Amino acid sequence: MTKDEVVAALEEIGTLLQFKGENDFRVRAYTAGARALAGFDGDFKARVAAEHFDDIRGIGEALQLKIITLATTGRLDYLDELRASVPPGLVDMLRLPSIGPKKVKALHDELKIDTIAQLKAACEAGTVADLKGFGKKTQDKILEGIALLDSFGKRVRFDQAYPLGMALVEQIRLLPGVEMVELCGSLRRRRETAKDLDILVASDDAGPIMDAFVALPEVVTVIGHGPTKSSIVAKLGVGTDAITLNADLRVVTAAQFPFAQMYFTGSKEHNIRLRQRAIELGLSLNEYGLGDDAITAKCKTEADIYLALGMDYVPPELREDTGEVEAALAKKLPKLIERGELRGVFHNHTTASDGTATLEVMAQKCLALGWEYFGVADHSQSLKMAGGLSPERVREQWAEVDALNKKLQGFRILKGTESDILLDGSLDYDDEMLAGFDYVVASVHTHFNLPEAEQTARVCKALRHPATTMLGHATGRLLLRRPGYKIDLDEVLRTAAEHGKFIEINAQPSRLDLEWTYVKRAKALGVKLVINPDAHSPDDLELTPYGIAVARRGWLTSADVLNTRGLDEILKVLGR
DNA sequence: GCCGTTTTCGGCCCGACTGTTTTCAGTCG
Repeated sequence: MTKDEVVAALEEIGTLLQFKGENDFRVRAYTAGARALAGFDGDFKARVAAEHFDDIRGIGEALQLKIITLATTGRLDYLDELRASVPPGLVDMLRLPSIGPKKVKALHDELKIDTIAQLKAACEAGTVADLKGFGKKTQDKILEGIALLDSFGKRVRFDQAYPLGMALVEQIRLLPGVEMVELCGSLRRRRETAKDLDILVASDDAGPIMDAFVALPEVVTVIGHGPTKSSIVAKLGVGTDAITLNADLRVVTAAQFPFAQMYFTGSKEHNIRLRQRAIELGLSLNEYGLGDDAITAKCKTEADIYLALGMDYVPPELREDTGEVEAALAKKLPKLIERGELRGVFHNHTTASDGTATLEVMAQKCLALGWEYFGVADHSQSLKMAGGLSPERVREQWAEVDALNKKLQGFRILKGTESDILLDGSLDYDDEMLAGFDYVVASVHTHFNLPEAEQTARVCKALRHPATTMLGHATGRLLLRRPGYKIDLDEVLRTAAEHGKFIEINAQPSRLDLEWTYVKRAKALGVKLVINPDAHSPDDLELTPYGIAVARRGWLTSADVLNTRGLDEILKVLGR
């Protein structure tokens, strides 16, 4: 099993144990262990071979053994037995809002309900309302939840969730009595996808704000409406998609705001570590303050709170409990790359292949963005569907580039290609033509279903080719739509390190591939990354902030990213 | 099941809200 599959298996054990009436702390140990393993940025295969995981916080002897068994044999008796003893429909029911493991267990034990379909029938018959601990309202809520199952409770891409969140925030900002408002939660941490929206307001009069919030035009359903916290389901058209998300609003005082901001930004795991740190210092931390009133009053910003805990400020993107707490205590957090530090991009398309704009229009857009170079990397000859360039058309494009470069003073178009990695791992032009490019982005576009070992060998072979500069979209995943192809990324990253090749962070919000956990791993191995928009239009050139967010989540500084370099240095690196 | 500058047992982050209760359990984040 891959690391991700082992993580999923541990999570599943945690979920299944809840139905067994198992001790909550034991359940949490599995969830926490899964999370710890997910955040582990070392060489998983080497650890499996060495049978050593229990140095990772949250993983002890028992989980270590289960991880090794899962990784080496692909299965685990303990998990199989759990699966056999819990009807699969029970796990499905957890997706319903306000339904948790205890209620599911009660439904199963008392009414023999094993599936959502049976639950729906029982609610309609009215038998659920008679159950101890349930009632008419709970029964109605379950029915409503079942009706909304298809559109609600699913994760949404960042670029789709953010506009919905900001639409709500901008309306709240205009309400009387609102001193501050911020979108917190996973969106503030810049996770690739979001499950809900967390909006925080500072005000002395929460009531009217609550009332206005649950009446906003985007509201589909009101889930909760309390004095300082309300929950809704909100819906907004974003592009051609209708985006539906749960949104929570919390109102605190201005003095509480930084504490609440920290709390609602999360992650939950990061918060737990901060609270434990506070306890070590003899203090207690919650969303309203730290220790006594005097200490609380001194903290005007999140940075002040971290300082009071003896830590450096931790940027939201790093708050995942993957080592940032230790680094902040040791004052060893990296200075993360910022938006605006990019000085050009390498992976872009024009009308020559499947782009919508000409070379000149794309270059002018880069110039307008303040960049020093534009790398054109149209598709290569074998990708006929996307208008891949024959050798003759490559030479025509080179002539066009030369002409434009004479015209565009102080700016440079770089001659690149997005060469397909062919089935046997070779590149898509002969060596003579490859040598004529300023750089080569090598990418997989075909044969996604190869076995992992073959896919890995194929990509590593392409990386070893002397003409290859960088690897494009490393796994080919499409967020929430298509998993990446099976590949041993550790091996790919090691090969890149060994041969001095760059790995792309694809800034398309539907890709964001290389995933941030592997970005961190790449950095640890000494691999440099490149943030590319994979632009097919001038507007796409403005997608780079999504890639910057991934880079920041992967702990990258500007020195870790190739395209923070100016043109002169780039030409040196490329040997031109 | 994990963990340890009160360490091998006895804790484990903590508060808001809802619905079903009559003082609180379950869910959620």
